[in-house]
Amino acid sequence: MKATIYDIAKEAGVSIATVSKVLNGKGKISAETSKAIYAIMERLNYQPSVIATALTGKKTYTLGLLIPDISNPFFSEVARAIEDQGEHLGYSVIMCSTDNKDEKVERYISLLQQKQVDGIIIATGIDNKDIVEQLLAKGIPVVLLARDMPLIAVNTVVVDDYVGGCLAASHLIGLGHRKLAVIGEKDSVRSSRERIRGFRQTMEDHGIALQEGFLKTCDYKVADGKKKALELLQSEDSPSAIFACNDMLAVGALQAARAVGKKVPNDLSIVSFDNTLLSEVADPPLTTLAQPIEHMGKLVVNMIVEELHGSNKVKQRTVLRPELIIRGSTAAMIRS
Amino acid sequence: MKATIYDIAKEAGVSIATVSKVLNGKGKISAETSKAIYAIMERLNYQPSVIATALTGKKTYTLGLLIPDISNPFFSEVARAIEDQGEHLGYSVIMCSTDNKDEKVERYISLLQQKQVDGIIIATGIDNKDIVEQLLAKGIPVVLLARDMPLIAVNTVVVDDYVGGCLAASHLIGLGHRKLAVIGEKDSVRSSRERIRGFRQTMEDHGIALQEGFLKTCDYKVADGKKKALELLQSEDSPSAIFACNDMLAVGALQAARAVGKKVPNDLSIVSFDNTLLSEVADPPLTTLAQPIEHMGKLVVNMIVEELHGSNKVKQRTVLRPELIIRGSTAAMIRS
DNA sequence: TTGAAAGCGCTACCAC
DNA sequence: GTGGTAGCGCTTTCAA
Repeated sequence: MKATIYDIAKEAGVSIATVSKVLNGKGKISAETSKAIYAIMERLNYQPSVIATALTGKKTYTLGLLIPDISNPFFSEVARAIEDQGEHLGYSVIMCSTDNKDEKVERYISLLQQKQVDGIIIATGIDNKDIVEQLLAKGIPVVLLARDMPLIAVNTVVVDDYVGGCLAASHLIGLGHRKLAVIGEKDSVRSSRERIRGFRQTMEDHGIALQEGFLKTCDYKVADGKKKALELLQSEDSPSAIFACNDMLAVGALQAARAVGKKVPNDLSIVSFDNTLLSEVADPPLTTLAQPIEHMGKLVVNMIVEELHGSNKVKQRTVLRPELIIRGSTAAMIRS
Repeated sequence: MKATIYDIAKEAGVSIATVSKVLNGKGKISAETSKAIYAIMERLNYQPSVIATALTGKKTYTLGLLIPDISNPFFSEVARAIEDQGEHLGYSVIMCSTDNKDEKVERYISLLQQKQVDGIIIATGIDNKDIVEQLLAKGIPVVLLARDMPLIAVNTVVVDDYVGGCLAASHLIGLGHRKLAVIGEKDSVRSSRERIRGFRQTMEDHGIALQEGFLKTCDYKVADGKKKALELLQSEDSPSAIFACNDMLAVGALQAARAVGKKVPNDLSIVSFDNTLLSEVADPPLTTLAQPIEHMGKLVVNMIVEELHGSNKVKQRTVLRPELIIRGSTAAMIRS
């Protein structure tokens, strides 16, 4: 069987209390005892049981990560960033793909509580704010990532979606485009809504109105984007540029353009959002608003860990600025 | 505080033993007591502590998943499949991205043991077989996924890489190609090696030799594939078809072709392996050997759970057949 | 059908 | 400096 603290104690001829102390660097222990105990632990290949430690009211060193779908590139990149920082600070992470279904969210949250995770990172859409509030009420550290609920006092890390939308519009307008269309996620997705709001506002600031019918919303997958882009491109009065609210939708738009024989970027410019692997891999590579994914991951686990340590009492909302990465999917409007 | 078994017992006027029994459906408990206790648990919103249960020598209902990198589409899709089946059977999964570094593998494995996970799914490259053998020796259920170590008695789920390579070659040869090149992962990656072996064998069966210099190996990323493909395409005697051992490499090859002005599939055919999101999203979409990812995920967690239950004593190695999905990256050789 | 009590491996408080 | 011991929340004999 695995060695326990008793085995170590017996072997060293001391009490388990002493072993526990050297293990945690607490109390006063003579250097010799300490050294001897370490040696024995090494020899017996002793590994303290996180389970037992946790039961004693301490931490499990485990975090829960709620995301819509780990197989979606944006979220798998986010997950990687979180995992890395978690590992760095000694935490492991349990992944929970919710498909944005409140029912799955609730199931997973209940599970995570039973497992006594030290904190929960929520990067999934949640319709029911009560879910988060209940967690908070129970004193379970929660951080929202890439989603926010301004009315709730909870730590949050988001990218400035509104500004992202503005930047997308500025870029396109700067290139001479006037007939701009938008493909976003359905209206319930706040981030998408904000991106669109920024986009539209900037258009208006330039005296351009977002045409009736040039705003399409749908689910977040490639196929959805393709379908909506097709609608846009097949109408007789079609846009010269499209702002797609994420990389998957943009790839869909790319496919649609190809399907109707339009060249990107010459016949059609596309601006995307996220800067996942997809935007590099697409042909042409996508001009996109980069979310600082790694930084977001770091921040979010730092926040949750600080909350665990009792520091950082005041709730904060960190807004990161997206950065426009210009690649090959946008070009100056050719005067006709 | 959270309700414990004591709270329930007190409230119901019974002992904790009784509560424990109804909780686990063990022993004989009168229907009434049982019903009453359920009611109270409901009312107090009682959730048994997995931690405490685990300490009593039971299971943690947690699995460890070792993969090279969760942000790699193939593995994020695998992870999703595993998560789903895990959830279905009541297990959560801790993700561990190892970057194929034995050092990280060891760190994670040690961590998983401290957390007393019920089993470990290994889908990452491991140079040191001892690591797996030690796990096995400790009686920790292990299943290998997409990697194998034939010499070790361990449950394994793999795709038939050799056959995949054969199918790729047959397809290309059937299209009239004779000058075939291969881009694979470095030789230490067994799956890639097997794919190449199958490919080469099939070529030879058709009386074609794999030309000197037409076999390139590298890391697994897009940039690596592009670089090697460029070398291939820029030599004066360049191949008419490339077999890339995974989707990322294939995308790299696609980029290289574009860079040198070759049209895929007319000037160059590309066959890929994996059938991840990338192969659908690429332009043209990739002809690829599909790994039955969902099925693999299901199988692998079923295997580990069966092992936990003590059934399934005999070790097995399940080999799944990859399926050729023909998309737009391959075309018949144009006679010149 | 139910309950008392002995652990599971570890921490923390209080003595010595 | 070191050790005794009471839990943490739950499972599991063994008795009643």
